[in-house]
Amino acid sequence: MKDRYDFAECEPKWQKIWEDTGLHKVTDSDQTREKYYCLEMFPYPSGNLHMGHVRNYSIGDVVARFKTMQGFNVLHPMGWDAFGLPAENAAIKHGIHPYQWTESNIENMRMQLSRLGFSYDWDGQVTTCKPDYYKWTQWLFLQFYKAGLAYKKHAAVNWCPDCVTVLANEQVVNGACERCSTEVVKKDLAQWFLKITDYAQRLLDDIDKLQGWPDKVKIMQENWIGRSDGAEVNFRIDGTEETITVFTTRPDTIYGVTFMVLAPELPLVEKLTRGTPYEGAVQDFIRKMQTVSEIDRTSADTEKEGLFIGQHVINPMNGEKIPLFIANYVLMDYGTGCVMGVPAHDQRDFDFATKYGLQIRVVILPDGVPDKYVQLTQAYDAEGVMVNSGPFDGQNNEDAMKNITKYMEERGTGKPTVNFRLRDWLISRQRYWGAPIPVVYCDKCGEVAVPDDQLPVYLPTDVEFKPTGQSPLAECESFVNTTCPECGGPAKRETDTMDTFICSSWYYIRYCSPHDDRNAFTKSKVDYWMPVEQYIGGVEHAILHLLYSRFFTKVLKDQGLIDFDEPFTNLLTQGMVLKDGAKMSKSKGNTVSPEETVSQYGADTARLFILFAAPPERDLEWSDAGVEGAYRFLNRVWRLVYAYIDGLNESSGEEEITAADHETRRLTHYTIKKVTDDINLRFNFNTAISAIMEFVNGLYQYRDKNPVRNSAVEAEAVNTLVTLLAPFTPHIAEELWHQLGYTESVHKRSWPTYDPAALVQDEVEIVVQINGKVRDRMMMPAGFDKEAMVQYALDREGVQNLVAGKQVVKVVGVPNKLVNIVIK
RNA sequence: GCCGAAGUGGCGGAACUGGCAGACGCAUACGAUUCAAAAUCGUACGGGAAACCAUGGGGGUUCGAGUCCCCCCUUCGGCACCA
Repeated sequence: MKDRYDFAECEPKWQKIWEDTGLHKVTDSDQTREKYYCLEMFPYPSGNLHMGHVRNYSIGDVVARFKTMQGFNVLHPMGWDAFGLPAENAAIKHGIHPYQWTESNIENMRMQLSRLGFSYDWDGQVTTCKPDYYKWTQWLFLQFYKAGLAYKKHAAVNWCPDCVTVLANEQVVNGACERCSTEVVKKDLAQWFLKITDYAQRLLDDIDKLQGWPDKVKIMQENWIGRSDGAEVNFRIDGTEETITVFTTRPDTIYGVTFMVLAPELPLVEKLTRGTPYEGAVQDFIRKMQTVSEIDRTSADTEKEGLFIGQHVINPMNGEKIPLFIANYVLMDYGTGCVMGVPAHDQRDFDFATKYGLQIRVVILPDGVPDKYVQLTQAYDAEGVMVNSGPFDGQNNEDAMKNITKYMEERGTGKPTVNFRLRDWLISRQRYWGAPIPVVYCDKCGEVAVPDDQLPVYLPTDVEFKPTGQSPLAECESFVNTTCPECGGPAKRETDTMDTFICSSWYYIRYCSPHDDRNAFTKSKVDYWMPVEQYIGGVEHAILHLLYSRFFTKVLKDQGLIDFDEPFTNLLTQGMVLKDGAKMSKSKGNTVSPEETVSQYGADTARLFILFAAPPERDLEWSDAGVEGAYRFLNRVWRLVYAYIDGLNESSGEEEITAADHETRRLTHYTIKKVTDDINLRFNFNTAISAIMEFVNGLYQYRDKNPVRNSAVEAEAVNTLVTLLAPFTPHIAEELWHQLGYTESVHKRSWPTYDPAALVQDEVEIVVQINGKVRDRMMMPAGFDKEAMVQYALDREGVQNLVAGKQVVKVVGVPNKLVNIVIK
């Protein structure tokens, strides 16, 4: 025997054999077979795999291999999220075309993935930057367009000066670009949006359907969508017939309104002040606001600042004249951009009113506190009884909220409204390396969708890469100038490309029929494979990718293209891989290269360590010593199996079943149960692996202490061990399986089932406690009668001594577990 | 500020329904093997001389609490002037 597992020889050997024999080929010819779609988030082809990928894909591979062995028809695909900025930046910096850069990165990463032995069917690989994919991305865009869910509008949008492009709301983190952390500025541009807000309510409601998602992610989505219930109220502008509508969640406080505030950027502000003495000051204020960064502007700590603009509005409830302000703390894009100021019951309004000496009028009092004694030092935002509120005085404010809204609705001055924090999804990007938006502009016909038979709108290859803030496409004459599909006249193409999150919002559907060149997907295949049973990826996509994908799915359902409305039944968000307590990153210099680890210890060792070191949802601390440990364990398995093979004809006796044989069989079946449950029920790969380790330790003891062993028991144990290891460490398991004399792949085996009868123990240890402290132990037949067990414990000599002279107050017996004697 | 998760040996972690806290692994020490080393195998390994004390801290429920309840602290993640 070889005394060491030669991974350098075995791993490539088996990878080749699996590839040649098509072990991981997906077939969907027999759709009566129960399917299991196991999906991991596809990577951006940066050029190198990092440990986060290894973790993500190792987890997925265990699930895929396990489900396959359990008899499911498993779809386990892989592909590339291949559009995006780094490729274009490389083009600018090194003069290499994004396509080439991306292609060679894909090639390298695919090789790295292959070396890890993941069970992908590479024939189904999907690459989003290829025309056979982005053609359908464009086609899907047009489905949105035709349904009125894609539109172009002029808006103040988030602009990242470093990436020289606009960003979606979801891509702005604390006022900075999600990619490069550069501070985001506002820019006025005409941009394409998808109407995700039309789906806000359904995206919110259907969170309830996501039983298999972590609560954390569901809560994050819920907060992001941010539904709030309230009312719209119309205030007439004094001296005109025009009204200003505000959104409020507290219509019960309307009698407490003493001022009104508009967001400075509202066009209405300019209109109201034009030609008035206030115009200059207002313009100055607006300009000043524009110089303040988004972060400072929206921070809760920023001091409130505002300006009276010379106009008043009329409170529709009591006809009062209310001064109109603009202020930094009112946001342009939430609600209507207007806020009714109720300083007594809103802290922000309170701060503002205090600073500018505005009236503070209490309209809600905590029960039993008379009006005249109230001296507010801060806003009162809790419940109470209405005062100073005309006909609503004396009502509980909760009731008044409904009654006032109803009253306004009857008089046409307001109505109940729901408002969402979610904004429409800005999908235009002023960059080259993305899917072109398939729209042309014709002088005669206006905005025209590119017809299906003219798709794809190819990305031209002969473009100049300069970070100008305009898409390189805009300077590519041959691309821009085209003919109008409607009238045949000269027309110009849209030069913005799509946000790459569009590409990744439907790739999981493309995987079901990756070669379909007539449709975005083959309906029958999607019907079979979707939805995804298990999705695995990092929690950083909790909002962006996962929300967008849910949105896409719902739109496709509404268009009658698919029959399900949630794409991912179960979601596992894996933790980060840390080194020295921090996330691995080049800038911190604490990275560990998967390539080096694989060269040094092999793929099986790398996978085993990463699965063993922590449960999947938690962060994982990298440890080189831990990797050594995993390597040692695999060699320990290797030697154990070889010792068995070498001794096959020597010391195995057939005749008797000894206690040790019996115990070994019990351990074998216990391990099957434990590993199966840990994978299936809880994804606790770490405890599954430790159970296998205990199994190995037990088998070593069995050998060491029993020169004569039952051959059937030993054979079952060894075969089981190798089979249980197969999903975790596929190469060594395959090698050992063949060394054991089998010719078919271990990965084609059925997952073992345990014999419940084998788990039954004849004798169990009973702990005897006195006042909850362990004082004695005794062996008893399993299932022994409770009363008899308690009596037996009380009769024990050691127990008698401890109890002597004390009063036994109570005795608790738990069959097969313990006896607790309470004494005084 | 609001929402969420987590705090267990020197370290990573285990304890599934309230029932022997620290499984499994790492590190460390000692021993065996060896001319020697590596590798391997074995033993020990929370603190304390002991009674006992120990799961972030303090209360509580219970015969019994890492696990359930209340209060507090710390760390990490998300949101953050959202009207």
